[in-house]
Amino acid sequence: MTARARATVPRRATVLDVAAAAGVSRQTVTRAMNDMSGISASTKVRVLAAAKELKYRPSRFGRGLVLGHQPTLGFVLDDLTNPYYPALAASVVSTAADRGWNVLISDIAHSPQGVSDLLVGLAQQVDAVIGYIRVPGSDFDQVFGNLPVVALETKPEAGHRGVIELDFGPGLREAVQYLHGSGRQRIAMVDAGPPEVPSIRGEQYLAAMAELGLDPLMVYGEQTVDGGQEGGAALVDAAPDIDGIIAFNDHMAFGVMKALRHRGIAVPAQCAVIGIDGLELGRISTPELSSLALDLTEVGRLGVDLVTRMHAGELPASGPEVQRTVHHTLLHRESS
Amino acid sequence: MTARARATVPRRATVLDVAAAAGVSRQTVTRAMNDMSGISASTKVRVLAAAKELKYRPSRFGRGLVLGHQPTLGFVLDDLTNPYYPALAASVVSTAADRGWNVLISDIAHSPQGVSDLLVGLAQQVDAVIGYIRVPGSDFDQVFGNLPVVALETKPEAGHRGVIELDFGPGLREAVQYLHGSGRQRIAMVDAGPPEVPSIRGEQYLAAMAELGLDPLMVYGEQTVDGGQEGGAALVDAAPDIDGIIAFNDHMAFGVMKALRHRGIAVPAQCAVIGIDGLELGRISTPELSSLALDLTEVGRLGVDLVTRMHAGELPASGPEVQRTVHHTLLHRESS
DNA sequence: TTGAAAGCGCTACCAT
DNA sequence: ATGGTAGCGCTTTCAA
Repeated sequence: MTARARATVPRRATVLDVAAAAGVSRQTVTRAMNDMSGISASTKVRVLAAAKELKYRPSRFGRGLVLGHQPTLGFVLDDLTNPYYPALAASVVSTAADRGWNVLISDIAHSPQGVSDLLVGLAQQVDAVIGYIRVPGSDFDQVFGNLPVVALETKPEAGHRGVIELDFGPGLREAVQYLHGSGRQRIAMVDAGPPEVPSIRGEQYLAAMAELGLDPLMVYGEQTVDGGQEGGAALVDAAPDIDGIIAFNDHMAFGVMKALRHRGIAVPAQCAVIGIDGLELGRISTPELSSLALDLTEVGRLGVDLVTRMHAGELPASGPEVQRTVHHTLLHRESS
Repeated sequence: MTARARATVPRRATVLDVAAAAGVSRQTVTRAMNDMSGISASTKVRVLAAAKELKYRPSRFGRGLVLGHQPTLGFVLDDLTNPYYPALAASVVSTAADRGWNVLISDIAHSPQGVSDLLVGLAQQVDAVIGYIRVPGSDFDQVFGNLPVVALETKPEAGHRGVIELDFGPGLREAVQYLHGSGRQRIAMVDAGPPEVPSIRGEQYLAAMAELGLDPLMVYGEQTVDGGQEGGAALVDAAPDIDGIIAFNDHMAFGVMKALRHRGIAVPAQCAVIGIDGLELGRISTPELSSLALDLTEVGRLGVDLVTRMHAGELPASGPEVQRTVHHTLLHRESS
């Protein structure tokens, strides 16, 4: 647990307090609060008034204990502010709602405590967890107890339970092949992440280029529009004959297009640009952004289905039965 | 309650089951599960094994009942897919986390059940509610019981409890005055919402124009990029001398800029464009979008502060003490 | 190191 | 129409 102050809930009124105040028994209070039959209109009014007076709010724990509960799914994401995640969240939420589940979203970037504390706290509030969980498999028991967990990840890690592997290989290959097939000769990538080593997307780009016997060209940038813009500019400087650029994600691709525009290079006539993620957002720019799209609706549905059935005991807590792989598909819009 | 199937939780193992399986008492199970002292390593291992075997997951209700709980805030928004909401959610989540609260996000657009059912369900899961609540004040007791509620709304409604009023007046006035002051003569707006009647933003635009003695010009569009594009095109058709356009929101403003580009009208040289919302996203386009910005960080902080203190009893459940007003400020980027 | 009993706040059941 | 009792699953005394 974190040392962070948990809000101290002031001594709350309980059924008994209301009952005493209204001069009735606890059951009568229950009846009034829950619109049940077997209570006269007049006492109901009296009870409700007492409840309001005391600011009585039924404890959802006492209630959940006896009523059984609507299960809650924890969804862990990196940053709500990156449109990729809300797009996925929308699918997770709607699929979960269809199955009678609630969703509690945990935003790592905007949570003050450490990731580990965050997850431990989350695990205590929910019945299952799905999302971008980057915790060593060996720590799973410690953090999640016996909860069903589905991790969305680019590289399957040992010890994880449910897994949806986001395989960038086929998509990157398709993108490179498409660019090359449509006559592009100098195909580069703006990668993100620590500059020392290519990201997984970067690796796949490199592999695809090697397959075609093409010379790779890669620069690194911050994972922002500005980062993409700088990367794009660097690329043009390094190779003035550049005619195809793949960006780490859609945001960076927007930056790349900006850089090209500033240099007077026409997209896609002189240079094609392809993003990764396939967000709706890509339609905002002129030209509209082509992108390696993940079917986020499908990913959300798949993940919720998996974790939900793990919870129900229909699927094991781990193993090949709860591992899936998804990949990208090239979304042709205007920039390529 | 909705008729929607709630997930049936299969008879779950309890402490007693684990205790029986491991041949120990319930307290020993508790000790093992919670890493407490007073238990030998060997029995701990045995208990943990039994727990895993039975897929035992402690009930968060039983646990919450005795332990006291981390309070949870319900945040109601229209559509996660509209970047405005995640931007606000980020602030709500981080402020709430600072105060030791969890946040449960309810996305109206992606929830299959009706709004009313959604809110009733939410109210049973949380300790306070904040967000875009469009429920008649008279229904509040019915829906929310005695929960603290803070509604974000453009027009204060009678019977609401806490309120943060989003006042578009000052912002729209500032925008119109700025455009006029910088020599624009023909200032129009692309509004959204039902075409029969101006939206609140539309009304404020009209009022600001009237103040300056300017002729208003308003068209309606869907609340999307395409809607904005159609609106922009319609505006150019209606008034070829148009030199200033305000859009209902940033998304529509992007559409407007697209339309202008297609018509060969330079932004901002020939025609200025101003959006509403002030999203980071506005930096994606070329030129970057000027916008009437709401300080979403501030709104989130304010709202959480209010509702949190209402919960603690430091602030009344309703009345002027829990009403605030915020307004927009003109964010000058490149399109104006 | 382990276990028995009590009680958190609520509603279901059965009595009155 | 109303009230008494039991019990949901858990942890916290307290006793052995």
